Amino acid sequence: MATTEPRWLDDGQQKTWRAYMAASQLLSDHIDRQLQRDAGMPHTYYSLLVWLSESPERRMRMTDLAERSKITRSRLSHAVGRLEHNGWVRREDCPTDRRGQMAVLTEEGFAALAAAAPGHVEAVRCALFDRLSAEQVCQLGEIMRTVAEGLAPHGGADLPWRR
Amino acid sequence: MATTEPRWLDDGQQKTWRAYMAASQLLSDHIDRQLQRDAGMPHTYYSLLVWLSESPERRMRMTDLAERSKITRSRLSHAVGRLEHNGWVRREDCPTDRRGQMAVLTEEGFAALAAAAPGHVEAVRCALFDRLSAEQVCQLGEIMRTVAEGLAPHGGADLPWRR
DNA sequence: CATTCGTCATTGAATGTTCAAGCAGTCGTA
DNA sequence: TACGACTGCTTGAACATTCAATGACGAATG
Repeated sequence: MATTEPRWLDDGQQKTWRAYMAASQLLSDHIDRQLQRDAGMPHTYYSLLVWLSESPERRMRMTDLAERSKITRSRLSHAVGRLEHNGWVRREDCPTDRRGQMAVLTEEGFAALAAAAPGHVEAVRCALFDRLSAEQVCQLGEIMRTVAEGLAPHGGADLPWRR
Repeated sequence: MATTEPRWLDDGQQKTWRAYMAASQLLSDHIDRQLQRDAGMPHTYYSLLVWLSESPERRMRMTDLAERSKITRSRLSHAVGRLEHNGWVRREDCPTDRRGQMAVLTEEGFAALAAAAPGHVEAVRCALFDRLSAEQVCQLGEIMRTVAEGLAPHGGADLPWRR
């Protein structure tokens, strides 16, 4: 029996996919470089601080933080290890589950975030929002929400716009 | 003199940015995992093989390949080192510039690519194109082209849709 | 309560990426 | 030709990420 011919991408899809690959690579490099230079951390780490800063008491369970950030628990462990080393996050035992750990944003961490935020926002705006029409921003949001929901493990229940 | 207040993102931009971050993270993880599992290489490396396979004589100057792929020359050197180790790419001296190196796709490399392609396309399709309308695919393409052109170093002269 | 299974989080090794430094060759210019 | 500046590519070390294995605890079951 012959294996079925794969459904290749048509021309428009191909062009869109290549544009997406180029743009997402360029964008993440651009953002990472800006943050590394001005704040001494990669974008992933910056995002962790943002989530913590928006959470009640500036703390979150490791697993929750990993889910929100779309990263593995392992990666989060390493990352928090580094942030703890920097004095920006501290670990505390979870009061209700002795297996659990809370990641807590320190004052220094909050300060580092506050210092980094303006430059970061400016970079995002320059690279993305200043170049798109209001309509395109809507379209992009809709598209990305759809994609994220399709790939999210828990039916997307943990996605940011569902909070 | 007061530093000027940063122009924060408005609510719609904020939501779009978070959706973008979630989706791009999930998507690249998804694609990377699929390729790592089924083809033994990350997506970046797969893309290198694709570019080579589409190039005349299946070869490209290192710098050109780096520019097309939107990665640094350093990263490319390491990557090609690994691909060469796998027997998928070989290096040759450039005939016209003695500083230069050509990365050449081997038969084994072409075979590895051919074997990996169907599964990869299927993954991209499932994650992205099967979930978007034809109109959204156009919109996404337009948006991503705009972003890439804004961030490309050479005025975007090396972007895929400009070939 | 004892067993078993699942969850929370971490670890170390292997792999990939970045950054700054370095070597060799080319180009422009006097 | 000689010089200095620039380009092409590589290297090693520091850093980040993945993967599989592990220990500790919780929850369900008998």
